[in-house]
Amino acid sequence: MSFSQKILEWYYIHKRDLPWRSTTDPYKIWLSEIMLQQTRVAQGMPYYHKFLENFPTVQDLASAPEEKVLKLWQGLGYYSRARNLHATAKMVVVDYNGNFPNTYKELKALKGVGDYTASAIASICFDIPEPVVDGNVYRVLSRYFGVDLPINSTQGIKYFKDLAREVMDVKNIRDYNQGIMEFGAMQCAPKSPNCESCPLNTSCVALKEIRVSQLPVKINKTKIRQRYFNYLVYLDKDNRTILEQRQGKGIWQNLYQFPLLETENLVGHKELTQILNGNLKDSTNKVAMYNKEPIVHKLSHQHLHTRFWILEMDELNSKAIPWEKVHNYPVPVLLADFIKTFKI
DNA sequence: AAAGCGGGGTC
DNA sequence: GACCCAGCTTT
Repeated sequence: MSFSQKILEWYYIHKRDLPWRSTTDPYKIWLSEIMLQQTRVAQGMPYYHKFLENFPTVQDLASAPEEKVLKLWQGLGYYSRARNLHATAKMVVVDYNGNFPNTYKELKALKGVGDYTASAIASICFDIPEPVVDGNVYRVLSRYFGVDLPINSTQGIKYFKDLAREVMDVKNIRDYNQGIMEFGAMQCAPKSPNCESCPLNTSCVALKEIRVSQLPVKINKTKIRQRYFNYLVYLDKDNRTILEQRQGKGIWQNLYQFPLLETENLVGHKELTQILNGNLKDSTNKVAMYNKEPIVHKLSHQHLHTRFWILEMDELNSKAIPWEKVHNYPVPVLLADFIKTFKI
């Protein structure tokens, strides 16, 4: 039996019943695929339901304010996905009259849709024989065929895409593509896969050569930047505070936060007030350190050593917002956790 | 080709 | 701690 037939047989027995598996609606498939980029099914699932409730159609999503999209996305990470999701919804409504394009090329031209996602939508929605290559597929193919080309090198990416195309089942691309991904997630797991019960264990090169734990090969060395954040939580006598929207290129683009003072190192009360002194308003009554032990918020390539400072004010300008409204704004998890625990 | 981009689960 | 997750975009 061929590789693809074994995958399909395994899939029909072991497939999970996931909500996006019972539809070929491009809107729902696209939504699920964007959400699941670099994200586990369990983490993305509640967001998928939440988005469909709030935005039943692509028109609903397109006509929503970006702030609402970001708020619903809050906690899922990689927020460019939410911004691109919104932009693509508008493009589909305006340029495609509300109907998603049905070719790989047009799909890939949509914002936030790369090679993987275009292939996934094309195959699942339109039965186009285009192989998907995600993290699961890299793992399955590299092990089964014993390929040690780095999966994140230019050569490796092309090699595995070509290999995936050779071994795919063009007659049943929908199930095959989802099957090989599911197989990678459930059976050919990253750590201690269950090779004993694997239907491919008689022909798997990595198993035969005892290289399962060494494949796939990945070259990466993301060095982590240490940053020191001081969030200035202003509070006036009416319990109003200041929130700003993050601008520019870095993390958390377009999300909201308290005014941020970033320093080169951890600073104490004295240094902070010295730095602030030039800008400190006369109406500042008290500056209090909220957390003595800095909170270390860990991102993929940054560790954010964070202190919150409470600045009691006589008055704030007219842009101040009541504390009860703070929870309406999209904020990073770091701030959401603080807001949750902080009692006025 | 390499870096930047979140947050959470698992071992 | 290290690694990974239905990757994409920018530099």
